[in-house]
Amino acid sequence: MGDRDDYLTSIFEKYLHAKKIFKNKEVLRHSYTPKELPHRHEQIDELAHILVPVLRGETPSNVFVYGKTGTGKTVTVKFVTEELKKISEKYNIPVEVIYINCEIVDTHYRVLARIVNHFKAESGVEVPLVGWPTDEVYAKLKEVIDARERFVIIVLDEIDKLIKKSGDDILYSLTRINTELSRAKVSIIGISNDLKFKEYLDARVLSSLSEEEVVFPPYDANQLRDILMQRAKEAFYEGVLDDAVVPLCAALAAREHGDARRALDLLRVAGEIAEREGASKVTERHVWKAQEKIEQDTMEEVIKTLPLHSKVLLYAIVMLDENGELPANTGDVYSVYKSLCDHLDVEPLTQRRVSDLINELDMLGIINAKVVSKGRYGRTKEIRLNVTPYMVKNIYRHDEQVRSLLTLTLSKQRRLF
DNA sequence: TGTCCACTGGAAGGGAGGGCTT
DNA sequence: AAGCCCTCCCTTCCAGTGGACA
Repeated sequence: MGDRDDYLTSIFEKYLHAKKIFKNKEVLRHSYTPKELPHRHEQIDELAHILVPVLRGETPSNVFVYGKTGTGKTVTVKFVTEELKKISEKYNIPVEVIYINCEIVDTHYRVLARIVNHFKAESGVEVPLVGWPTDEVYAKLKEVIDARERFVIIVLDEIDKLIKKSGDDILYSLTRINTELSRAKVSIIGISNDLKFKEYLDARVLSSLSEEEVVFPPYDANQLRDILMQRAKEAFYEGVLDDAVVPLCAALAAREHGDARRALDLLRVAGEIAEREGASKVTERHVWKAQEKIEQDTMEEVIKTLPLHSKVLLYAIVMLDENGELPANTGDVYSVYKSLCDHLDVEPLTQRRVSDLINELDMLGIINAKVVSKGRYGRTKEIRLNVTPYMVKNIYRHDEQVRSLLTLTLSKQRRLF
């Protein structure tokens, strides 16, 4: 018994006595709203300026907020609306803020239902997840909102997702709702990271939604550094962060279109790696490791969710790579692909289609495909693998659909043809 | 200089699946 | 339930092409 106990004690003690790195990891999560938002004063001011009519009892304009991912749109809007709620209480003006993430709540019906249910405590009305006719939910919504005098601010985050999926009629009804209400006033804040989606909108909806626009430019490396510094102070114990760590995270994230989310991820993962190693300090080396891990994780996720034929195609390239036959051209890859399909008992796609799939894999960064002319020997793509065969195989090992490919070798496949 | 390879990538259209209306 | 439209994935067809080679 003693041996086992010793063992258990030691594995836990190793962690118990390891120096603690994180004081409060929550601070580094995307969902965390800090008390201060560095380098967003301008946007905060603009939003405050747009919303201030509320305090004078006037309806504020609708706002359209856009900027790339990780530029602080959501966090800033949440921050400003929260401040507005606080201050309006002081002035005794009732304000309701309803935040809806349209990536999750992604249909006309669900958005309306969500708004109605926001008031269920006071109205006693609850709309079920499915079942009611949409126009009935809309009627209920008007009734519930209009129950008393107040301002209702509806924040539609990732609004482009909603429009792409369900069209813009919901915006049409929401932007016109004020004409049908007698007591309450509604304003909409739409948040999007895709500027192009405005093209899909009906002109009337667009003009009404973007009465005001607030733009969030990407952060540069210096700004990211400030953001990280502020969070790092709360997230880590004093002295655990090497001086170079924050600037490096900032620089790496700045390279990726100034994404603060990425910067925070880097810092958090670097900390986690250091913690697991039992290191007493987070160093530059941990950041590089974190960068690698994040990149690998996203790549694995991409490969995991590839459609079947792309997976088979990728495996054809992996096999060629292991046989030292890369770069290969489209024809070579296609014939291996066909034999793999045969093995899986799947109808192969045409070469034309596979050519497009090759381009898709290239765009995803899984492979490199370059069009080259080999003169007398035609024009084709030169295809190279951009990930390790080991990684692909590891993923496929847990994939029912393609697992059986792992047992194959190129020479055996070739003999079959 | 022209030929010709091994494709590329555009165009058109088929058909399955989903959502909406009737 | 039926009809319709739209989108996505795919096939078929084909004109076009950069450059090694005769």
